[in-house]
Amino acid sequence: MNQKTSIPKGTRDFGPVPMMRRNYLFDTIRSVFQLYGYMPIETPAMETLETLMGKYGEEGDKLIFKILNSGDFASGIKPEFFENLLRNPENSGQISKTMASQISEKALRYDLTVPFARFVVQHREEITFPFKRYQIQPVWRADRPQKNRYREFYQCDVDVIGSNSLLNEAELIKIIDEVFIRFGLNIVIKLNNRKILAGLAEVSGMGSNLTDFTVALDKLDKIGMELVKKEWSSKGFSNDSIDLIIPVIGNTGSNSDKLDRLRDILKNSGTGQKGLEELETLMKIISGFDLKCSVEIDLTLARGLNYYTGAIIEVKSLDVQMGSICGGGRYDDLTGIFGMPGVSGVGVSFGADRIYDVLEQTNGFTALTHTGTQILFLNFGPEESAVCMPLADQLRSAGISCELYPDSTKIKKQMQYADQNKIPVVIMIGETERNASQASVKYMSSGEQVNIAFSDLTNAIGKIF
RNA sequence: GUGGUAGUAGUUCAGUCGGUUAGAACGUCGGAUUGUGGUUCCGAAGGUCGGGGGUUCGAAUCCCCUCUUCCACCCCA
Repeated sequence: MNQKTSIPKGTRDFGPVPMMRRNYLFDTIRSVFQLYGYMPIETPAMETLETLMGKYGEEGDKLIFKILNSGDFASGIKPEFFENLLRNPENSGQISKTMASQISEKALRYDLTVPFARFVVQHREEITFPFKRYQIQPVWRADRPQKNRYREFYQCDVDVIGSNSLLNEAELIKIIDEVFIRFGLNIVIKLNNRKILAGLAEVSGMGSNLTDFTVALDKLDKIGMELVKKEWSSKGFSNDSIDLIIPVIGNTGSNSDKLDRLRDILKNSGTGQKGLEELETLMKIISGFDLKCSVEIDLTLARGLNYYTGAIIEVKSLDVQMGSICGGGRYDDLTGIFGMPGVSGVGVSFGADRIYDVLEQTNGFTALTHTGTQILFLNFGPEESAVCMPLADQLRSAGISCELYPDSTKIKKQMQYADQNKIPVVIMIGETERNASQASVKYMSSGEQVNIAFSDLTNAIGKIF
């Protein structure tokens, strides 16, 4: 009888309470973005397959949700695929990959950055640079879900594109500080610079393989120095070169200690020096800011995304043990892949779901007042409801949200409805009240009940809220 | 993609060595109380025991396959 219902793996329903909290979260973030002059954009849930493919590396391509072509998609498959598959079943992975492009030409967006790059290139004639935009939309990844990781989740991206100034990085740091002040959360902003990492790899002879270098380095926090060394060794880096940089990347000492050590080791690397210079300048700019949060240079900060070319930014919660809750950086040539080279951008992305979890664990939602119905009119029948409706309209005009119970069922049931929906005030207008032109007003928390003349109702109720 | 864990009512879970009609709590609905919520009492509904196959006189229980969940890895927000 009851059909078994479910939603796809890694997706979620949000009930009224979580939604109120999520809206608060998005509204807060959005209002800070707007305060700094960023403009909203939205892009479609789906992009053409070629826009997305190849932008996230081999692994990323596999995690893109592809949309099957409408209609008779099978007719697009060439016969040799079936023959090939029968002949080489062990090759099915490769065959599927090639076949995908014939039966699918669009896919769900994987992040907001690549669609943004596409947007900028496509609308370059209409955009005035530097272009400051924010975008709060869901993205989809065909990853295997696990704790705090979903197949559908929201990103809140804020970027400025078409400006090389480090003031942009500084402004983003300001925005991060402001957002988390509004949430009442304690955070630390961690900074690094991709050019410094490149410089370190260069002077230790690992320059040719920056990706492997940084992927391992990024795990330092998690797996420890010994395992990082081991991973480097397995990728072919020499012990000598490893030992050379170990003392520098260790997260000991103050920010200026770290900068001093870098100045020394990077003196023979042009790229490294450039990065160091950027980081020093940025630190100098933000030293003039009145930030609540601390800013810490973390040379192990690498972040997976390979398109970062300058600053790398990451935010960690100090209240709750959790991965990063916000992160980003500068990318010098993101639009280059769409044929518009030389446009630099910098941006960060707030992880809404993780911030939600942090706020939940720190009781950060308790300040959120109940924004549902404030007043419930009980329904005693058609004649009484007819009296209630204009009164309800008067209250609404005064900005008080109220509703009339739709059915004239038992009062007990209507009271239960008020109780369970946490409606603080119930107004009863039955035959007696109607004849006396007085409403019985009941305060649910105390149980207290008073009579108020219809003519005084809006005024009297207005004083409560 | 790899490894582990689990799957029984809407939810959280019992269910003995394979043995009669699969239970509880909470929730839902109804009643006690025809105009008064939270507490209490009574009652009811709700199950293809994730699905398929196998072993057996007999399977929620044992075996195989599959799906799903959660956790960890890879990667990432």
